[in-house]
Amino acid sequence: MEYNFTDIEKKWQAYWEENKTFKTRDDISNPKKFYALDMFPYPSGSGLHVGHPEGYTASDIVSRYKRMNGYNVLHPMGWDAFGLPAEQYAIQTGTHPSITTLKNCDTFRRQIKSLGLSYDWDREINTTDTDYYQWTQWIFIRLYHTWFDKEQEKGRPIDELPIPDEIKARGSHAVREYTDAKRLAYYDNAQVWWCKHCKIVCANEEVLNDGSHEKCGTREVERKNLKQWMLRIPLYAERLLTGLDTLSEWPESVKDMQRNWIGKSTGAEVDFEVDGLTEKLRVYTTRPDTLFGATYMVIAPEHAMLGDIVTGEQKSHVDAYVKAAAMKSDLDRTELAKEKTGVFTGRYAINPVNAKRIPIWVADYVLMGYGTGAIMAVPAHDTRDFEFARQFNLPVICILEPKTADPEIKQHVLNGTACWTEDGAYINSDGSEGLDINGLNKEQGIKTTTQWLVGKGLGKAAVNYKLRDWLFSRQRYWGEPFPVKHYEDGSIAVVPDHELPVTLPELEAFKPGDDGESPLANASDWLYGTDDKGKFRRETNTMPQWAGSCWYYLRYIDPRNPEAPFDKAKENYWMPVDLYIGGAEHAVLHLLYSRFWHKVLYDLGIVSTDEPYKKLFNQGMILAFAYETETGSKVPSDEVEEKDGKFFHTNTGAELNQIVAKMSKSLKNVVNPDDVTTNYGADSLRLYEMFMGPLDATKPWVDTGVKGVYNFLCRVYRFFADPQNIGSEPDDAEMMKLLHQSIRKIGSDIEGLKFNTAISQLMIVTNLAMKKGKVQKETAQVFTKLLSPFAPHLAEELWQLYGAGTTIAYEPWPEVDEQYLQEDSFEYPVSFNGKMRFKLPMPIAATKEEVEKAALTHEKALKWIEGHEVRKIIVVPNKIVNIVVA
RNA sequence: GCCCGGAUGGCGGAAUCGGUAGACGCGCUGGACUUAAAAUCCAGUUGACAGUAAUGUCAGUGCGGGUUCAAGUCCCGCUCCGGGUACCA
Repeated sequence: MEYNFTDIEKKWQAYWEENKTFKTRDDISNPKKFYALDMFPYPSGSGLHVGHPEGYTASDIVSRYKRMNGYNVLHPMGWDAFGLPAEQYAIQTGTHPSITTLKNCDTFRRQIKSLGLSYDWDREINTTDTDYYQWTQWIFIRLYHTWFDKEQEKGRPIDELPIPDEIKARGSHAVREYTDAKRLAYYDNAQVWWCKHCKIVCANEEVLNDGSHEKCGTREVERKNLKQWMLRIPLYAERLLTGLDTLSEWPESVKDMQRNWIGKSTGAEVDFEVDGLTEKLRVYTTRPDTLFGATYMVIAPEHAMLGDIVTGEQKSHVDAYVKAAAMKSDLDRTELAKEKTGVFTGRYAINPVNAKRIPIWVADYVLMGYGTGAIMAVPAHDTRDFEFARQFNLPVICILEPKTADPEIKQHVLNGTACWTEDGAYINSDGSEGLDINGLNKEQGIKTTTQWLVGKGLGKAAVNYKLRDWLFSRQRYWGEPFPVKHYEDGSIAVVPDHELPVTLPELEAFKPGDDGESPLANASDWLYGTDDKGKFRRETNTMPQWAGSCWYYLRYIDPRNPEAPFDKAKENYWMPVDLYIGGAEHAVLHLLYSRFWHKVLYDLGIVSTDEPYKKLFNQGMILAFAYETETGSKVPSDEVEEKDGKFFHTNTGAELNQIVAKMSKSLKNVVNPDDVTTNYGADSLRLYEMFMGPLDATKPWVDTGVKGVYNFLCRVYRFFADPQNIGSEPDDAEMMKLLHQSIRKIGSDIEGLKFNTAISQLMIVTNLAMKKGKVQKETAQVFTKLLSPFAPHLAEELWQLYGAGTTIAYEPWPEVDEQYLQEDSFEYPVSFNGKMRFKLPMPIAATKEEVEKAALTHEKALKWIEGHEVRKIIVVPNKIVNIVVA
């Protein structure tokens, strides 16, 4: 009766494949549908790591559970296969990325199939397939042909864009310029991050805080100006923000991160007169209430008005400063954050609330890309301005008496020697121009001042977002080509739908050009052509890896459709995704980009839901134990030995500390799922990954833990596969009660993605069954069903032993029979002053008074009552008794 | 700095609403089986103290306060760890 997992797992994987057990039918007549989606992987050369099966197993368990509950389940898998590593490999070895990709996908597919996941493999997709990416291009064309109507708060076809008469009057060129400026996708010069090492433009988010490139790790990243495709995602900022409020089944943390990323702020734009100029200087501030405390102004080095503002005697200083700032990357600017820099421009602005002259400075702590690129500085109530004022000895005027109990802090703030950004009551806040907010609090002050500014025509309420235009092109070969032609007259056109796909040409040289152009520039046959508009050159940029993953969940719905990205009726049936599981590293970018595309498609009537993912869940990272010396240097795991629970270096004998760290080759603590499958089986791997702890927790891999669940499966097999243990005698009340409790608990645990406790419940059932020595067949069958989402191979095997001729995958989930759960008595824990002292069995229907009396007269109660006064007795029916004694 | 999340036995972790802290698993200890070992099965396992023992007492969920009949759970103030973000006015 040995548990031969190798044979069992092979047998059932072959069965599922041959019988297409998990093929999904588009059975639109079944209103119960469930779309369970995993974040599809990038098939890297190193194969699957143990982090992948974690999320996949979780969604698989839910999928299997839903099938058994009568749901039509869509559970697909595919490959996010465009990307840098395959191209790097091609540059090094000459192997075409498509070959590498194919090979890696084969490895991933083999590994994933060996885990017994219930995917419908007929729906497998690959972002690098022409059949797939032609629809990525198709969506890009839709973005290009869409503008955002701010009044209706939605994207609309570009041919519905109203053109103002004065633009029309200026001719077709002006109309074209006007239109292009409204498109969601546009082509323009952009300052971009350029990695000299990879010869690639990187997105902002690919450049890490320390100035290194996320992909290659080098610090050879610099600024460069290049023609780029950009997407106007900020137009959807408000929709993306308010949409989050509707996503009640998303983790709050992810929503918070997206909110921070979008970075909405409300405030006011205020126009300042500039001494000696007619043009006004407009600033954005969230604190118009602090105008009385504005002691200077700052404009960004790139500000358009700087040339007019700077005066003769300051020109050389300012020019030098601007030049130096231009040389600096954003990174250098932030690296020097501690030391603020800036130069006086020589000119003054007039504060609109009190007509005071205040100096205008130029400093790079003000960014051109946000707000108006100019600020009014209120050092008393803004920490950055305070630092700057200290640096350059500018006046600090406190205009808000802090609401604090600390007299020392208060005095510092009033003296201008400390900064206060919280609430308080205004002082010194009345001026020659008629505004007086003295005594008000912050909220009232902001409101009153804004109203005053609006009334005087000096300003208006304004909203800003941190979210910037999305740089949407890469100078790379292995990505989706843009469906774009550049004509000799400099005009641009997207290709008509019937010319799709624009296929990626075969290439032999993959090296990017030094000047930043993509290797596609070498594909001369592909590059040039002529159509009815004349000679053209194709766009050589390709799309970033985000593109394919922005909409893949839609293609799974109808993956082989040659006519459209998907069939509308099918989309209407399957969307939204009911459960989306993946890593927290995609909390912002992938999910925000994908939501953005989805909203555009929704506005255009292409999809039926405003949001794509109903429930989102981030599985936690799986870490591993690692070892370090006293001084903190890491020791590879194969140089560590354990003695009596302590760890020692095999070479030096020094005692080491066990820590938890990311798996890495250098630490030699990488766990390969293939090894686990070979040694313990896929069911053990699945079970262990789910048993380790809560799905969303970061947790370390413990080898002996795998053995633990493996032992459990051995016990299950030894007991439940042995006909001697399976009888026809009815089981006793204890067994039946536990069984039905377990049906309830495991069901609700699966719904709540709490697989660790569900598995422990399966263990409890097994333990009791073994203790009883024998169970009736019906009980064994129920147990097998409960086990089947978690360890499907073993469950199928048992199911067959019990005489079924078919798969367990669509057997109905067992129902809870309340009759077995009913209790006639409850064992009260009796506490004295909150400490449990003894147990008191009472009938379930006993009244409070009866319980109270029984508790007080219990022989064990005497000991606690004697010599004390009983002050109070709390009886919570069928829960607890607490007796308070003095 | 700011925004999130976390801290429970030797270890991974349980504990819907505030109501018996430590489920389940690992490890360890003892026992059965065995010539022996492995495997398996059974029992014990938060710590301290007392007792031959069943058992009992006290302490106990990162630290310090508080609310409550009752706090791992709620409130206030910290410490440490993890994630995100960083001159966004």
